[in-house]
Amino acid sequence: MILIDYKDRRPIYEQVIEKFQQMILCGALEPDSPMPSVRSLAMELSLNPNTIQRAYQELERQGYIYTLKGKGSFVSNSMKAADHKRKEIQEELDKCVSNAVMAGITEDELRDMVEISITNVKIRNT
Amino acid sequence: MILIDYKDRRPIYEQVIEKFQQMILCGALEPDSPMPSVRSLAMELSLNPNTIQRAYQELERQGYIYTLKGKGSFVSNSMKAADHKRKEIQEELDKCVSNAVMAGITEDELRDMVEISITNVKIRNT
Amino acid sequence: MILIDYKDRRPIYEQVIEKFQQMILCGALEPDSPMPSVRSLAMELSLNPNTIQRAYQELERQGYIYTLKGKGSFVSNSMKAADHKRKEIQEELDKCVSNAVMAGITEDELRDMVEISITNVKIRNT
Amino acid sequence: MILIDYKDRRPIYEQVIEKFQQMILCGALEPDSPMPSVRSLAMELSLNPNTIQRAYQELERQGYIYTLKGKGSFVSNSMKAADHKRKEIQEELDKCVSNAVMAGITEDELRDMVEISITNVKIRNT
DNA sequence: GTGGTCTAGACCACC
DNA sequence: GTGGTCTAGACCACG
Repeated sequence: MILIDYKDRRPIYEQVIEKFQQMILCGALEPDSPMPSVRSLAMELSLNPNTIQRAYQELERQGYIYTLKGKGSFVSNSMKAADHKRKEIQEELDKCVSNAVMAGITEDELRDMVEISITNVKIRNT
Repeated sequence: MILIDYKDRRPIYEQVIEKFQQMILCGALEPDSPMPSVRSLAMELSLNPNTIQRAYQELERQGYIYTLKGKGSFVSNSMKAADHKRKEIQEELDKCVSNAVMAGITEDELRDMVEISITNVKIRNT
Repeated sequence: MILIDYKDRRPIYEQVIEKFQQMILCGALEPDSPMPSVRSLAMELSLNPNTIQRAYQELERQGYIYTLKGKGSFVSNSMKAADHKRKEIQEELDKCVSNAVMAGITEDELRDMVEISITNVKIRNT
Repeated sequence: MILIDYKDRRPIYEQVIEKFQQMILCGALEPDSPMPSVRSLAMELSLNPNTIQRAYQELERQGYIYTLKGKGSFVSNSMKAADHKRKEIQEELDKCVSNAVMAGITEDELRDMVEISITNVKIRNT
């Protein structure tokens, strides 16, 4: 279900967050369906429960899930999640573009590079 | 000349690296012109010389500068620097695009977002 | 396990790098087995942790080890390590041969000298 | 006559030494012919006289040149020079071979690599 | 516990 | 003066 890449330089809890963001946004996890419990998921992934806990906290803060005390965490159906991701990606793009411009790359070159990226990703997903 | 953002989560030496990459790539620093000495820059930025040293070492490894023992460091004129940055930015873009696709954003939406970023950057630089 | 030669003109961290390269390449350290922690090795060799840290960083960059944040460093099993060393030695050899030729040593004399070296090393390892 | 490679990581005085060793060993400089004066050579190469002085001292210690007080330095004709270089190269080779063996490279592989080096050098000198 | 970063201050080789 | 290395000791994020 979730694969942790230990060689990834990012902290593990961020990877967990990202995986759930993707699953929620693409509809693999339906709104109001229960998230796996912190302890069971920790067991399944051989991770420290603290790590999962931290990921869930952040997911809640970002609006992807909501928590009912004593019942567990559930997938949120609000638009908040999609909005959050969109903003996040726009910010990433802004940084990229900003870096590119400061490196002397022209707008058109940049657009070409974006097309290359799109192609790269398509190929990788084949 | 260079401003350190202590709130930035990235290490200081990376910020120093990035600033010099930009200055070198955009032509603000001419090829073969001397870089500030490790000690003087450390003093100017109120940083430890080791931190500057580390940044310079990485800049040399990436081909942005070269070092003459006992004389100082100098801006490299090789194409290596531009190549390096271009690859770096392409990788960043790949990640962005990949994230966007996995978040269910379509290609055309993505292209729109890129245009927004380009506009944002233009405005910010006005 | 590792002996530092303080009379060696090379920096200590390079000596540490070389020792581990040898141990990894000759199979004394198995893939995915844990490297000693930065602190413990520093203690054992009476060195500053920073020095070990630097050596490990370089070993990771060269593909000999990989690092899991908060868990430690581990021996890499990739071919990258062997490739890296092979290239390094070929470069060394090129320099030797180049020097020899420029010193007026003929090809056949050189081959004899190589045989002498091989014998020397064999004897020393007896 | 002599070209200094400022991007070479070795100290400049070593480069000067090496160049003179080559010129003396290959006969470009005849025995008992005068070496350029420290000051004139320093001027010619835009180097600090200290650097040249240091190189000459070392060349004398190694038997490549001899110095007559008040007269200057002269190329030595003794076999000492050739012997010195031969020993130097043999030591370099020993190190190479030792490294190779410790990296798990077999004798025959090593011989192949030597042949590659010889070919490389031949090509480079074409 | 781990590795990663940083500071303060020292010594060295080189020019 | 320069860069390169090293020590001592601190703080941080991560698991």
